[in-house]
Amino acid sequence: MTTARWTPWQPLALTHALSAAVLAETVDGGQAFRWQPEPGGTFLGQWDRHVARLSLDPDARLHWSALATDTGAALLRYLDGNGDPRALADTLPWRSDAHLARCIAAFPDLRILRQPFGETLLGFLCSATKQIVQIKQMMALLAERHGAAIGDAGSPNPALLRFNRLPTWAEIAVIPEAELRGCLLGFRARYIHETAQFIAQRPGWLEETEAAPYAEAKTRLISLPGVGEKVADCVLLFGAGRLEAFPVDVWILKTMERRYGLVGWKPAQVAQFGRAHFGPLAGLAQQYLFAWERAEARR
DNA sequence: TGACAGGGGGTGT
DNA sequence: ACACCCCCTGTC
Repeated sequence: MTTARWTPWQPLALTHALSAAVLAETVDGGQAFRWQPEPGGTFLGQWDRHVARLSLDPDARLHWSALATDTGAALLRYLDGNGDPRALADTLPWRSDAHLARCIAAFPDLRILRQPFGETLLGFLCSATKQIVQIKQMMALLAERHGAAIGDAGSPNPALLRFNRLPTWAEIAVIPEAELRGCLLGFRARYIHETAQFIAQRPGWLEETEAAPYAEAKTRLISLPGVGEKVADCVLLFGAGRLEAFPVDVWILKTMERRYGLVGWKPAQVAQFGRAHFGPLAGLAQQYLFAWERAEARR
C-alpha cells in the first residue's frame, strides 16, 4: 500500500523574508478564497490541481510542502507572478504620499497573487455583498460537491484523492441552478449559471479575455452577467497580473474618503483618482491601503 | 444556549 | 433608488 504523503518542507526562493501578518494578508486577505489558517501558523491552500502548505521558519523565510512534486514551480508562479514586490512598491508614489508610505512600511513584500484566471472569476462572482469567510464557504462547497478529485486511481499519491479542485466552467455549465443555490450562492447562483452558459458556448473566450489588453479584457468581462466594474478589476488584478486594475469597493471608498479627503465621491470618480494618483501599479497600491484598513479594523 | 435583528468587499433594472 | 438571497455576527 502506498502511503499518503506531503513533500518535505522546502524553502521557496522569494527575494525577501515575510512576516506572519504579510503572509496572512497575502493568501487570506481577500485576493484568494481557498486558503485556511491551521494551528501552528501554517496555511493550507488550493488552486488549480495543486494543494500546498505554507509556513514561516524562525528567520521568516517562507517554506512549502505539497502533495505533488511539481507544485513548487506552480507555487512560485502563483505567489511571485509579478516579481520582486519591494521593487514594485518602490515605483509607487510613496515619496509624495505619507499614508501610502506608512502602509508599505507596515506590510513590506505584500504580493499580488497570480491565480488561475477562471477560478478567480468564479471567486469574485461569489463576492457580491459577502465577506471573506462566506466566500470561502461557497468555494469549499463548490469544490466538495461539484469539483473533480485531484489525482486518480493511479496517482502516485493517494492523499491527493482527498482534495477536490474547483469545478471548471464547462462543469458548472451543466449544474442545475438549484444545486448551485445549495452551495450558499443565493442570488449569485443565477449569475454563475448564466456566465457558465456564456463561456461554454464560446470555446477559447476565457483564454482570449485573459490575454487581451487591459481595457478590452475588462470590457469583455463586464459583458458577463454578474460582472461589473469592481468584479472585473478584481479578476484582472488577482487572476491576470494586471496591476493597473484598481477595484473600487465600499472599503476603498471609505479609505479614500478618510485618508485622501474624497468625501462624497462616487466609485467611478474614485477609480479615476486612483489611476491618476497611484499610476500604472494602482492595484498594488490598493492592496496596501486595504491591508492597512483591515489591520486597523482588528484593533 | 438560543432566538433575533442587522448588515454585508455588488450588479442589474 | 431598490431588489436580489441568506449566512454571519453581535446581542439580548
